[in-house]
Amino acid sequence: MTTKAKKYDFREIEGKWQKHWESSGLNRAAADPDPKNKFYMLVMFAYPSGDIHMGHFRNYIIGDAVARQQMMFGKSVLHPFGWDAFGLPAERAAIGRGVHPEEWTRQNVEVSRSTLQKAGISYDWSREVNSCRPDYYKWTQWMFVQLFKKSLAYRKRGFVNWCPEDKTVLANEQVKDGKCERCHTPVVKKDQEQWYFKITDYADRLTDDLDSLPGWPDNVKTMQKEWIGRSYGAEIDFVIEETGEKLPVFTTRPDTIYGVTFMAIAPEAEIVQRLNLEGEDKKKVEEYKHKALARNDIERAAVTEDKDGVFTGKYAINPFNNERVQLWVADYVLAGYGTGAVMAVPAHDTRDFAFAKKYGIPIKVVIHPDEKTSLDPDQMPDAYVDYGPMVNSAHFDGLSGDSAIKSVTEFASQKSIGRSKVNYKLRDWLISRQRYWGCPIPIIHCAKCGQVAVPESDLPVLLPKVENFMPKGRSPLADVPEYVRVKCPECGGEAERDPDTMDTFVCSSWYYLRYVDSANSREPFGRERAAAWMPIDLYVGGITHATGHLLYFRFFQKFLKDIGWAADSEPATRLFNHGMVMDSKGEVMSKSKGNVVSPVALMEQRGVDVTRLAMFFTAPSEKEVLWSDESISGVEKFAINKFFPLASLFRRSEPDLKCYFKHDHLSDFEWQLYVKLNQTIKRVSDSFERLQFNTAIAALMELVRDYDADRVKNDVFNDYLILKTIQLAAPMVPHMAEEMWEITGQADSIFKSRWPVHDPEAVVGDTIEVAVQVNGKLRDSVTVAADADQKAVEEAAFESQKVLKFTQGKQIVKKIYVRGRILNIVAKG
RNA sequence: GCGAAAGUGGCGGAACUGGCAUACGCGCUGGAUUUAGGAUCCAGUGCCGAAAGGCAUGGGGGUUCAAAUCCCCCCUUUCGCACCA
Repeated sequence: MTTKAKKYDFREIEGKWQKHWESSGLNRAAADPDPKNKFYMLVMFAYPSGDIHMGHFRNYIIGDAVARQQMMFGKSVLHPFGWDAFGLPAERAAIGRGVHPEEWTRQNVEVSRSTLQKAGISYDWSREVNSCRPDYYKWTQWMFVQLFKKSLAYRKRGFVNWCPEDKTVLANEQVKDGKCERCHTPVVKKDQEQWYFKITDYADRLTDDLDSLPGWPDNVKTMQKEWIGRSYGAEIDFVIEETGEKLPVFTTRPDTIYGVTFMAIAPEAEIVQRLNLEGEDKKKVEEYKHKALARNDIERAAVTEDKDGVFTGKYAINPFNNERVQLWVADYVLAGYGTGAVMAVPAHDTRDFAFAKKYGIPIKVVIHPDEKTSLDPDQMPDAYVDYGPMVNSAHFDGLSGDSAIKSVTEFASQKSIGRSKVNYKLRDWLISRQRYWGCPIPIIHCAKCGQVAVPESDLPVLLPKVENFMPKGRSPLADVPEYVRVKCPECGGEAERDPDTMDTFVCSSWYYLRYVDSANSREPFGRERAAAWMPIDLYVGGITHATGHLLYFRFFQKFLKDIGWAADSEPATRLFNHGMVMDSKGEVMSKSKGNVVSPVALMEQRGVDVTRLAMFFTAPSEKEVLWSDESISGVEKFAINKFFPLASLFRRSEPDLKCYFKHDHLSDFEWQLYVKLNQTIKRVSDSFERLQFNTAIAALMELVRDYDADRVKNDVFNDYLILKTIQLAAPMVPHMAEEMWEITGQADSIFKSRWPVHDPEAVVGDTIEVAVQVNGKLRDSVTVAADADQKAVEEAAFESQKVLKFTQGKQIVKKIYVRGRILNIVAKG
């Protein structure tokens, strides 16, 4: 070849095409797409904490490759981006450096946006949203008001998770291992009144609808199911002996009701106040309660075996047999689950067993492992927790398992001493925060009218600009009189604004709907537009949001459906969790460790496309990556020395990319190459479907390796092959591909061209190699015609000396032929 | 403790429903070329063995004509839940 390959000047090429895409509106999504031919590609809302790092970069190029391929499928693509801009880090930075959170956030957004633009990600920036701007949070407040109107936003007093470092309350989902998810400070319990969203009303749907999401990974679905924690059982009304007050308890094992030997109540449970405790008992219980509350969740969870508690001196009556049992307060009972009290059956529950042993409480066996085996309470090393026939249980004796549970429950409801009951681990979502940098809660507290929602015409409630937002345990807004003091919208009297702001997860629970109509000033979004674009076809993000954001946003979608704003019950049909990017030693990148690798320097030194390709090639998208710049060298050589020069080998014929070649129009070498091309189209397409870009690149490397311009005489085929190869790589290396596409004289953007479809007649060559095994061991392989039947393969096999060596003198027992792959000869003797 | 996922060359990783294990790349070895190169090109590269052949997908059993893939036990790693009655 004498043609001199055009030099690859990535700086020039990247700038040129980014400008071109911008001016031609390539990434601009249609206002009203055809719902049957749309693709909504979404990456998770980004917190602008500084510039983006390798982890973000990986996330966004995955989304970009998919979005660009979808363009090439001819779809209307929506691929938006925006900022989850409220939140603590902005406040921390502000406190630390004396910059206002708004300014700090604005600067970070600028920097990150320009990095993303530099990386050539195909976002439709005209739809960019920012949750800390009034034109966005107006509608977050609107969402709150809709929930409030349906009584799904409400205030409640109770023990809440309090982070002493951040000086704010947290939702259950934001406490990990008893620590604040953000700052890792152990949380403590505080008794406070806070705002909640009633997500528990949706617990059943949030669980059941997971089964309608085949495109979601099983681990996420399992985590959500466990988090919601639905369990079926019965509620049985015990009675406090002295006061006669009913004390219902939830149990999944009503079949052990006759084995109850004590009751245990959580220290925080309200009913403790109503036990009429006096003297020594009252003192002991108060002391214990203080001790329990002082322990944080980690300590409480750590005492797995050593359970403690105090006897209240009071008794409860088991409604099934009128037995009197001791009433204890114990902190192994959780206040927030069920009724905060449990019926303790030491013989059949490990925790109750440990507790009973410690305090010498009787153990009564009411379940036997089977008819023939009986248990001796004094000899039991631990509780027997499996099902078995009931004993010592009056007329229920002999029943076991599900039928026992059913009979006991039915009996309870007939006698009005209990009922069947479903319980959940999921708690309502605590959304109020005592922090400045968040979306104000649009509620006015009026002495006369109570909680009054700010009228929609008065939204947004603007976050006032204040100088001092140091957290001190109550909202900084509470100290801004001109903000707090307000007239009641209903009676016109003096009233006060709610000083709290919302959890930022509220902002990120509906942002995907704002994108469909981000400039709408009259509504949060147009319903028809939402109906046309929704659901999200692919949602890409980290696994960290499995039980937080991904639960909240499903909840919002369902709520919006219920009030007529959304058409689907689920927001996203497919979810993909990409792996994390760690440093080369396997440590999580973090600012405090100072090991954050930025893609910026790499993109500047080696080019955007090479950096993207290196990230794609290093591992499949779902796996974690230990990033090292050395990963680049292989793909860089491929991209610059092998792939890019293909454009210069173009011969200016005008191949019809919609056509397939026939065997007799090509030489043997060309036909082989044509088969390879079609195999590659198939492999790359399959790899894209699974988001396994590493194998897509490997396939392209093989194709380019096998291509030999000197041996391709047919110009049209030569050009056909080159164009298709460029197309296959385009979503991964968009600038390079676009440049090559132009060098070959194509008029329009490559992303307006159609993604290659493999020729079904040409994925198998004329001849195939069939492996021949004798007794399961590979002995030889034979080359036969592609359409050869078993007989022909056998004939060929038995001509092989290597095969004969192992079959001669032996009896052929059977022959198994797997078409086109393998022949296994089973020989005996 | 419970639950889930994973474990393949020196390394990153291939192998879609059981059907030629180690594709592709890095690294390494040898060679070519170059004033030189951390550039480029060619060849080799799982282990044992001179070869024939044998052995290899964390370890041990099993199912099958055939197992990285399915089943059982164990080990390791990662993630999730951590008293949910």
